[in-house]
Amino acid sequence: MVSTSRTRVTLKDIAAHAGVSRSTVSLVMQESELVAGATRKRVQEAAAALGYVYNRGAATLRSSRTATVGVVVHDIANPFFGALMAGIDETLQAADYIPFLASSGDSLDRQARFLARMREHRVDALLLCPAEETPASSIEAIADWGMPCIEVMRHVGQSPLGDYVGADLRTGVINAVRHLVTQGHRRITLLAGIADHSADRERLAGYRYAMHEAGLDGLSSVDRGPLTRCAGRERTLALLRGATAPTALICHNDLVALGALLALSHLGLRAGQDCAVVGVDDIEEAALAEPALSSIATHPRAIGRNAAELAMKRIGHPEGERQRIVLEAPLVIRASSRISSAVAQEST
Amino acid sequence: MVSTSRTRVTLKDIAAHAGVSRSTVSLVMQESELVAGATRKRVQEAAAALGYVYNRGAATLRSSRTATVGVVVHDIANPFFGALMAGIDETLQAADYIPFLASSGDSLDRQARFLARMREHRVDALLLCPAEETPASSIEAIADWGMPCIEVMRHVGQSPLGDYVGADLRTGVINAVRHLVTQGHRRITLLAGIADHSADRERLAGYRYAMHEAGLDGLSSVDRGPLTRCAGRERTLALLRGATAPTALICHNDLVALGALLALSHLGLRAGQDCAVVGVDDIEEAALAEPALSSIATHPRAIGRNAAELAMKRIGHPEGERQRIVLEAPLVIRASSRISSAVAQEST
DNA sequence: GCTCCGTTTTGGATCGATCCAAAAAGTGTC
DNA sequence: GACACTTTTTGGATCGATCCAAAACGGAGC
Repeated sequence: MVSTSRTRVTLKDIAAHAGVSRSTVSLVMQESELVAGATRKRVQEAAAALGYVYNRGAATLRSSRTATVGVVVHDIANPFFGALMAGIDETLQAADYIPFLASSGDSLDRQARFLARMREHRVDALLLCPAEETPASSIEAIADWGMPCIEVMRHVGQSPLGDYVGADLRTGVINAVRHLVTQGHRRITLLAGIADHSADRERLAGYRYAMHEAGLDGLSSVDRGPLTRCAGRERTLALLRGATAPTALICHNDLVALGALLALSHLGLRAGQDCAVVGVDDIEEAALAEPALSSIATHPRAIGRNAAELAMKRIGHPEGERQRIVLEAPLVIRASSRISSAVAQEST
Repeated sequence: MVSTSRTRVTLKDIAAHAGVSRSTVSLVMQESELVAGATRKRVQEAAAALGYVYNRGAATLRSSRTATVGVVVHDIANPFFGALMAGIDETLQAADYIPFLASSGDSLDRQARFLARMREHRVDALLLCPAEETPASSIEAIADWGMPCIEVMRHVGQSPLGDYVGADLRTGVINAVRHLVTQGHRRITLLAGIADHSADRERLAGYRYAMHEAGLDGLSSVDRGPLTRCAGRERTLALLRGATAPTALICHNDLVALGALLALSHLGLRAGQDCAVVGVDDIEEAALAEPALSSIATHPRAIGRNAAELAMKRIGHPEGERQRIVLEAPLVIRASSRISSAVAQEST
């Protein structure tokens, strides 16, 4: 039963109704162990009877915990970040936290505005996929504010300054190169992005390491360009028409790789047979592409979960040691990188 | 220059520094026209000098405006909702509002918990894609709380109770049927979802209307099942192996339609030539599928923008007349539904 | 110099919770 | 029944802004 009174119900009203003090009601609302069972029950019933709504704003003013976090991604329309966000949301819901969300569109200005707003709202932590070109000073400033910040997927600077959760793309790419070399490939091109950020550098480092390991330094070739599906198609067409066409492609992400598959089919070539293609992310679409796309699985949902869990931990222990969680990014081999695609078994 | 003092800067500190009263500083923070230009400038400089951070929690306590809204979607990992959210975010950023986000996973319980939290946080408005089976009473309850609520894409009950923004799927499906009939199809099957919600009913209504119009009532056939890509593939295989196989499919969304394309290619059939396929949503992938997929374009980003704009308007005029914004959902015809796919021009 | 009137500025009360030190109630012992 | 000790409960101060009615200011007109 809910009160129909127009004036708002406060702790004071509940206190009067239950015959206790405001302080006691407050303790009940905070689920404190201090208050006796019978009293707790009486207060809860009074709250329900009056249709009480907890006022988090008022609580925040005094206690400075908000049970909210801020999440910044580059583009929530990108399925990768959708999945990441789903993982974050999942963990936060379990912990009774609520996320503010902003898409930065990789714009420093929008990112800065959102961060300022988060500070005004006094979020308990930030989960940040830093926009390109974010200076280290921004991350330091956030730390100065006393606000825990978890960098996700990308980090600024050569190595993460504070907490970080990402995928081991370096090892992933190394495995991809080794796999391709085993299949007899030597001309392996990396289709990278234009921007120079940590996630990009990691792929590159893995690529160079593995090519060197295989004695293929001389054949290393990195193609830089935009990272959309269309761009993937165009870039692949250009590469294959070149004088020294590659026989295998490692693409920055699955969208680019799917574009590459389109290019191959356009040229009447068969992916896997005529030119191997490996993507990154292992989005849902990869397994269902024709032919099925090999991909380095980054498990965005798991990364989101881990990042949110780390945030919860950091809120509890602000001064604890910083953590760097790097999740495995296993290579999922499918038809697009197998010479004998007749053997259609999937390896993980 | 930023103060290094450990204690937080408040309006009182700024007032002292600028030689005015708290009230005046408050007015400056609210960008009020009342305060004289020179004073405003002095206050702003003082605020900057002291490194002031506006405390929205405190402001909310008194004024009950929060500059936040709550957004509920079913599954943020679904690219459709990602795009929707991107549209919402875009509009909100322009208006200096910030969204809380939750994925309900179509669970009434999770939805209810999130809504309760939003009430505690006193968001200024809600953008809600109601979970399946949401009772009308929930929407009414939100209205009772005095919280503006915009239903997005789906609405509870036979027609929207309050503000609503969606796509005109009924007309979209009618156009699809007419298009298919023009191409000579008669056995046109609708691949629908299992749940009975407004967006589903609209598709069905359009389908029945158009089939009747074409004198094909007797051939109407609605297949109900899950809405994933895999399910789309399996359902299509089952249909085509049936005694009276359809020659055209209208799929609940593009994921199902892409599954249908996989099924056709698996059977060695050519989409467009042997069996026409039309999807709904026109996601990015549709245009790049092989063959390119015809689709009813729902423009999620535009819907998101409109919904957020309506929310902003409703916050300003809570008692204004309720609006129902239904955006056009034009049929985009591509190769997957054209008999003569040689003529590869795209119509919008 | 004084009144009138529009523009600026102000102090005190207020929003609704939490914090804290101290009071009250309850338990067990001798 | 007094004592020490633990478990519960309490009132007042407090967080940092906004609201509002009233005061101060400043220029025009007489």
